[in-house]
Formats: sequence, structure tokens, C-alpha cells
Amino acid sequence: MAEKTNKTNKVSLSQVAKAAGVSKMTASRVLRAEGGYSDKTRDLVMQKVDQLGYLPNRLATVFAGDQTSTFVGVSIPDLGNEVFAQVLEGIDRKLGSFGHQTVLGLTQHTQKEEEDWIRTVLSWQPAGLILTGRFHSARATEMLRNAGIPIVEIWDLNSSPLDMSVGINHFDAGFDMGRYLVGCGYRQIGYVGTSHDTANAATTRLAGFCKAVEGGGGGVTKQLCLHDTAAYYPGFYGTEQLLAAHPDVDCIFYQNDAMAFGGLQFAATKGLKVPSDIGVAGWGDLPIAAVMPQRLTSMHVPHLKLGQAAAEMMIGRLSGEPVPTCRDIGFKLIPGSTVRHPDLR
Amino acid sequence: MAEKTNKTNKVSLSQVAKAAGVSKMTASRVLRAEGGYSDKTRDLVMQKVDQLGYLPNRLATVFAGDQTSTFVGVSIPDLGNEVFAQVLEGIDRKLGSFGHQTVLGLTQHTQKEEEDWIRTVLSWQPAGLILTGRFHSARATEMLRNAGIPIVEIWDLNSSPLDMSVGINHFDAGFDMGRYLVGCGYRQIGYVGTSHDTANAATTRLAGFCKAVEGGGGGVTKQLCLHDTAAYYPGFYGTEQLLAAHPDVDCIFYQNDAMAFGGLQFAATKGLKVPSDIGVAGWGDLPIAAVMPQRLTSMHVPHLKLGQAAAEMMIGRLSGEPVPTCRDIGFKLIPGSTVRHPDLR
DNA sequence: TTGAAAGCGATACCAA
DNA sequence: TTGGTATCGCTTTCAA
Repeated sequence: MAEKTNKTNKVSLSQVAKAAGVSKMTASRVLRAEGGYSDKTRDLVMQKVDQLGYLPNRLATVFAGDQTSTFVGVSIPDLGNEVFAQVLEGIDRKLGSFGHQTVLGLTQHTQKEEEDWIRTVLSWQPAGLILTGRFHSARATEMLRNAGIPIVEIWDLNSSPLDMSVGINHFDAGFDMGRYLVGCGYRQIGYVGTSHDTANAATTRLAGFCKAVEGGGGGVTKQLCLHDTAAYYPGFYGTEQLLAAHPDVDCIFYQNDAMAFGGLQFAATKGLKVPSDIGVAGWGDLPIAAVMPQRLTSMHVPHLKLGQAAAEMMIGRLSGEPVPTCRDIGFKLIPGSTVRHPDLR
Repeated sequence: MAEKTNKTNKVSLSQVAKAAGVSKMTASRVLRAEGGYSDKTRDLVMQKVDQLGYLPNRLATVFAGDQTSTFVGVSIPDLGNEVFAQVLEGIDRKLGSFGHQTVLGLTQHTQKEEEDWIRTVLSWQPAGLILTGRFHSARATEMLRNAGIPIVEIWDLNSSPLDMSVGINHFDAGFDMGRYLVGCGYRQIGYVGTSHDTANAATTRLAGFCKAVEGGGGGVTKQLCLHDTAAYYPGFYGTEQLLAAHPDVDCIFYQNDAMAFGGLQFAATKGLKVPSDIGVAGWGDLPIAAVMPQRLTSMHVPHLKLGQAAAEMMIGRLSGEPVPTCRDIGFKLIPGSTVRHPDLR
């Protein structure tokens, strides 16, 4: 036991200080570039830092300063959905450029998972939290209120958020799509999506959609909610199921573009012409839509921008700037060519 | 100044202890379910925990025990690429089920970004690191070696890893694809991909591919590396560029499926028949391939499984189990119908 | 320009 | 079954 060292074999600040022949405090000041030391001292300390390969322990820093960390917890339902992957990318890129780190939470669309993750991530003293959706369990809501840190709810715009919110109004977006399809002359409109234990943005969207369809004189929407992921293949077989149950359906609105593509391919397999035999509308405007021969009717939401906006609100709040409570990021209907054009009906 | 409290207004263990009329240590034992206290004491403490809404500060826990945290740093090049999103999902799900949290790093395919992220994430005393790729900067390599924590390099199998590695041999995978295409009778084979500052798995794959093509009697591969993302639209216009420069190309291998779909659509736009006029092969076997009318020739890699395997190796090592250094996750060529079948040529 | 001491919130260790 | 005390690595505060 030649050298006395701490339990881990990491180099600590006091070791650097000792090597440089100064006090911990002086070394600490140099490392934070706080000023209040001579050039000579600074050079000496920095030399030892390099030499010993010192890496600060930020756990101790946060702990000592009783500050929050530079972590930001980010919860996302799942990454199989390209849309959320894009949102996450927007968030992490922006956060990273401001020196923050993302602690990821995949909630798999359940409030229970979200609640557990919130409890855990809060125990790490994060600087803030970015959560997908506006529906949280009661315990989660309580923890969030007591956390005393900035919180951004994204995706589903919350007009009375816990703290801040950015996204779009899914009810309105669903309503617009419904009105558009009715305006195109469709009357037997179906819906294919997935179902989860709890309400979410898709539920809200569907509600708006149904209201527009029914109010616009369309028949009652034929709905099919699968217990599956909102992906390509479920869109394919979901379409098969819906058409088997309701052969008169003349147009289908899908929970997202991936499902719509699945439906499009099912139609192709069965020799159904789109949009003359059946109309197809998706949601999200995935990148793949741009290269497909037939432009998918969809709803464009600026996903990357949404993520960036969420990160910007977080950073703004953390740096004490005034930040608006709600931000509507907007959506845009892409007419496409997979539904009949209203002027041509 | 009625109550004396800490700088933040969070409830601490000692406040719980005081409220329950016991010492910090007793409260600590109860919270960790360590045993060595009466039922009455336990109930009393837990009641106060609920009442005060106490959340432990894990920073202090890690710090006190001089342990590592439950964080695992995970670096991924980007999330625009579905493949990496799937890998990340596999990792985070598995890690989460063992009580670990993912600290995300998006390196954007650059060693500099990776290095900066490594430095930062190490300062949070992570339990381990999972890194995509096997090429790291010299400083990064040094930090990783000194970190003294488990490290898993994924994606590109590293036969002499820093610590552990899981993935596939991209050279072999590229070679197999090249041999297959040559075996199908193609001789003027092109490649469309993207280029980055540093070598990566795609580079390795291309090298293997070229070797097979050239060794198999194919012409020198016509390569086009775009300075763009490896996505649908670059696949579309990259194909246009490649065919303009080399009109004799009879088959194109793409960096990934997204680019291949872009190429497929370009061919459709130009009235080129696939595979009779031109063969198309992708890489990754994206989910969308399963619903497309024409099965894309591709290479299947079990992405989700890869992520899970990486997380399992990490967890195994953390719990002291013996873990193999290298794990080949395997790949499988999907013949598809976008290249001529070898038996039919 | 520098340093000594106290303390952040928990746990380890030893004593009662 | 309990509790006191030292301690982790760093920063804050106060003094020199």
C-alpha cells in the first residue's frame, strides 16, 4: 500500500492541487476559469491536469453547489415510430449545443412507465424535464409539481400546462383532416389505428376527426383500433380487417403514415385503385413520402423543429429568460394524390 | 425565516428522520429495506416519506458510496436513420428493465463530437458506456482506457475491442452482397452512399463489397458518395447522378434501405424496370420492406436484438458475470426480387 | 492572489 | 434494533 488513494482510482481535484503545490480551492478556481489567480498558477495547475488525466466529478460539483445538474430528462413513447425519433433528435441536438445531456426514458405509451421513470430521473436532480404528452398519472403530476424545475410537455399542446407546452392541437388537426375528406366527397370514412391503455394524442385526433366527419354529413366513422404498434404491417392487415367488416368504406384515415403505407400496399395487392376505389390519408408526412410515386395525403408536422423548440424553451427558462407558456408549432395538410381532389369530384 | 431548510427546498433524508423521530441511519436503512429495524419504525418512517413526498437524492448516494451511478452512456450517430433508432430502443428497453438509465449522445458521425461527449458523460460517473463504431479519436481512446468501467462497442464488430464488442463484420457482409450480385450475373455494379470525415462501418462494408465484385469478375464498382444524409431523397437523386455518369450500370448497391427505396422510385419515375433494366440492393431490411409490392433485396441485421445484446453484455459485466468479449450477432441476405435471381439468369 | 473550514445528502463503520 | 461520526469531491464563505 504505497500510495494513499480514494476507493476508486480516479484522480481527484485535491490530487491535482497537491501535485501543483496549491490548495484545492486554487485548483478549483483555475478549472472553472473563475479568475483570481496568477497566470503562473494557472499554467501549473493545467499542466498537472493534463499530466494526471484529471476528469472532474460533476456529481460532486452538483452536490456541493446544491445546484441542478446539466441533465435534462426526456421521455418519448417509443422509437419505432420515426416521428418520435425525429423529435428526440431535435431535442438532443439543441440541448447538446447548450451543454446539456439527455437522459432518455421510453415510456411505451403507458403512464405507469412514465411515472416510474419520472421518479428515477428526478432522483438525479435534473435541470429540467421534457415529457411527451399531457396525460400523466396523479402521482406523476404531484412529483412534477413539487420538483421545482422547468417542465416542457410536448407533442400534444396543453393550453394549461404543468409549466410549458409546445406542440399542436391534435383535435384541430384531426378535425381539419376530417373536414377535408368530407369535402372531397367521401361519406363512408374509416379509421385504422392502435389503442393504448390511456388517452393520448391519437385519441384526441380521432375525436376531432369524427366530429368533423359526422358534422359534415359523413357516415359514422368506422373505427378499427389494433392492439399492436402503429407500424407498416399493422396498417396492412388492419386495412384488410376493416374492409372485411365494412366493405362499403370509401376512404381510410390512418393513425400515421407508416400505417397508411401499409394500407396503400394492401390496396395495391388487392387491385384496389387509389383514390378512385378507396382514398388513403396518413398523418405525419414521413420523409419516405417524398420519393413515393403517389403523394400520400397526410398532415405535415415539423417534428425536428418541434424538438428544437422544446429544447429552446427549456434552455430559455434555465437561463432565466422570459419564455412563453404555450407554443403552437403548427401543422399543414398535404393534399397529396391518394384521396380525390375536392375540385374534381 | 421560520424553518431552517437547505438551499433547495427539497425534502432530505434527515428531515424525514427528524419527522419520524429516528436517526438518519435508521431512516436510511428503512428506505433501502436493509433490515435491522422494527416494523413499527419502518411504518413510521414510510408514513413520513409519503407525507413529506420525499425523493432520494441519488447524487448523494453514489457520492457517499463512491460507487458508479446507474447511468449508462449510449452514443449513436444519428436518429434519422431508422436502424440506429431501433438499436437505441433495444438498448434502452433492456437497460431500463435492469434499473439503468440511458444518457444519450448523438455523435453525428464525427469523432470530435464523440470525444466531447465521452469527456462529459464520464464526468457523471456512469456505470458503463455503449458506443457505436470502433473508430475513436486518440484522446477518446485514452479516456476510455482510463475510465475503468465496462465499455461495449457495437455495430461494427471489433475483434480486439477496448473491452467488449457486439455487432457484425461489415466487411464480410459487404463481401457477401457483392458476391451475390456478381452471382446474379451483374457486371457493371454501382454504389450509392454517403461520405463522412472518418471511416465507419459503411466504409468497411463497401471495401468488402468492392473486393467481392472485383474478385468475382465484375467491373470496377462505380461509386458515388454524397455529402448528405443516408436517407430516401439522397437515394433518389444519387441514383440520377450515378446513372448520368455511368449509363452502363446494371445494378446498384445502396448504403441502406432508405437510399435503395429512393433509387427504386427514381427508376420507377424514369420507367426503368427493376430488376430487368437495373438491379437494386439495399442494406438493413427496414420494416417498410415487408409491405412493399416488390421485395427489396437487402441484408437483414437484427437491430433490436443487437441493442438488447449490447445491454445484456453491459449488465452482465456490471453484475460480475463472465461475459464474452466479442459477440457476432449475424446477418442474413434477403434475396428479394429487386435483383435478378441467380437461377434465372 | 491564496487558503482553511464548513457543508451538500447520503452511506459505512463502529459502538451502544 | 438503534445512533454517532467520518467520509465521498467539490464549492461556498470567510479570512489572510
